[in-house]
Amino acid sequence: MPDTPPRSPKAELTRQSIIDAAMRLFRTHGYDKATMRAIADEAGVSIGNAYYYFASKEHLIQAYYDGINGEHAEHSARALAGSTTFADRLTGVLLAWVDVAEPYHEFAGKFFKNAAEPSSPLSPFSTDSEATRLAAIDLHRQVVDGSDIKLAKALREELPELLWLVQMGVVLFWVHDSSAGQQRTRQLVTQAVPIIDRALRLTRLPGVRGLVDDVVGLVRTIKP
Amino acid sequence: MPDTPPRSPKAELTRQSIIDAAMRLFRTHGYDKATMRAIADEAGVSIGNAYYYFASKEHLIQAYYDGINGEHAEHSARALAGSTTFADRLTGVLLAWVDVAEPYHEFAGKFFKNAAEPSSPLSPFSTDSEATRLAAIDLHRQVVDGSDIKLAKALREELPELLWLVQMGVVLFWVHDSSAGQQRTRQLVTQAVPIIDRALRLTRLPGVRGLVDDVVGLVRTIKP
DNA sequence: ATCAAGAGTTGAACACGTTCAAGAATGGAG
DNA sequence: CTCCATTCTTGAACGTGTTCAACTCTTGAT
Repeated sequence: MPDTPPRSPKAELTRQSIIDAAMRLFRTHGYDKATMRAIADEAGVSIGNAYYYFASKEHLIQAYYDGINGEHAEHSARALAGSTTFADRLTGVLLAWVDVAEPYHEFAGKFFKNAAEPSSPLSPFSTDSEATRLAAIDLHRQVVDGSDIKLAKALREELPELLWLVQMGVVLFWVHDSSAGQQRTRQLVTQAVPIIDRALRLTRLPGVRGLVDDVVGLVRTIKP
Repeated sequence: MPDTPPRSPKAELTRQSIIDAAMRLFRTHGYDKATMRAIADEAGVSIGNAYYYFASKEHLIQAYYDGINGEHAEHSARALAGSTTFADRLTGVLLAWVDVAEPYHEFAGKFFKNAAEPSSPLSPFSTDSEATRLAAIDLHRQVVDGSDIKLAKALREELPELLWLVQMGVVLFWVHDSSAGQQRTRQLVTQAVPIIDRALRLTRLPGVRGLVDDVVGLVRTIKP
């Protein structure tokens, strides 16, 4: 019964040791060498046992992904505690992601390859990653709620999800970014956020308000 | 030597028969049942022979997809001849893509899985697909140039590339769209285009002009 | 203490995409 | 025609993710 939470503490330990083994192998030998056999071996369990805990290799990678997300939330908390300015908060959260994800950039492409397939559980839009997605959106809700920005109610409600889409865009850019330390992605964030900030403040302008309503309407129509 | 053009006419025939066999199996039995063995069998050749003509299964699929851009350009020409209204032209081109791509939707995910990997030559951002990308951007340049829309020079110059990004977004949505006939994607296009149209016309507003300059600046900074 | 019921574990086996050394067909030069 | 370099063809073999019937261990009620 894969992907069921383990019943006993010992099983939970085994589960974690498989994730740890996978992380170790990914970092030391790269994605291609980290086969299910190698991972199981490194964790000291059988292949079949690895599949007892994870329905597929992608599900195992997702558990690994979740770790990054948790780390991101932690790093973000610091940035969110430091300022009530919307732009600062958003920049902090986005750059925190780049920081946290940096060690994994090398094989991020392989992850991304799998994540791009709609049927893949790794897809950020899949139901399998709903929990992760909702957590990430909630992080952006904190960005908005803890800031001093003034917005129309409807826009404020949809903004966290839109910011999550922005983050997905940053990730897309990041995956393709081969500059040292992903410097260009950091530049993108620091340049784009002030623009987003200004654009959001413009939404209160008389001529723009109707447009914003339409955008919100579109988002609501199109959402799953 | 895979993916080299065949030398003899007979070989070219074999190559085409493999593509035909693959498409027959994809359509009748679905992507998963269309194994390389089954395809080779259907085409009356050996597995190794199939790999003589196509470096991988994905490359075989790519051969099927390769015609899409040309077909899209043809279908778009009709839409572009029909109107000088910017919104109509953009809608026409985007819907033409959905129309042309519809037969391929079923296994589009598998294709985009490859295209998503940054190192893959199939990636829309790779230098290998630069010609294809530039052609697609040029199509959007026609959308802009042939329309009656009035825009600042800098924005007008960057707009085709931005519209291409919009199209990539539509494609991303389309890949994940499981509605009948990709109806939701069509709805997205018809709803989003008027919003884009309005937003572009707002760029001439005094308070918005500086923001647009910054966006153009960002795009130019971040472009490869 | 017993013992079913279920949790946890095993590795051989399967089908897949892909590779490769070897052979067969082809066609132009002599 | 003969030769040989090149194109084309073959299928066994490899490593992969995944499955599954059979097994051992753990738990808790009796």
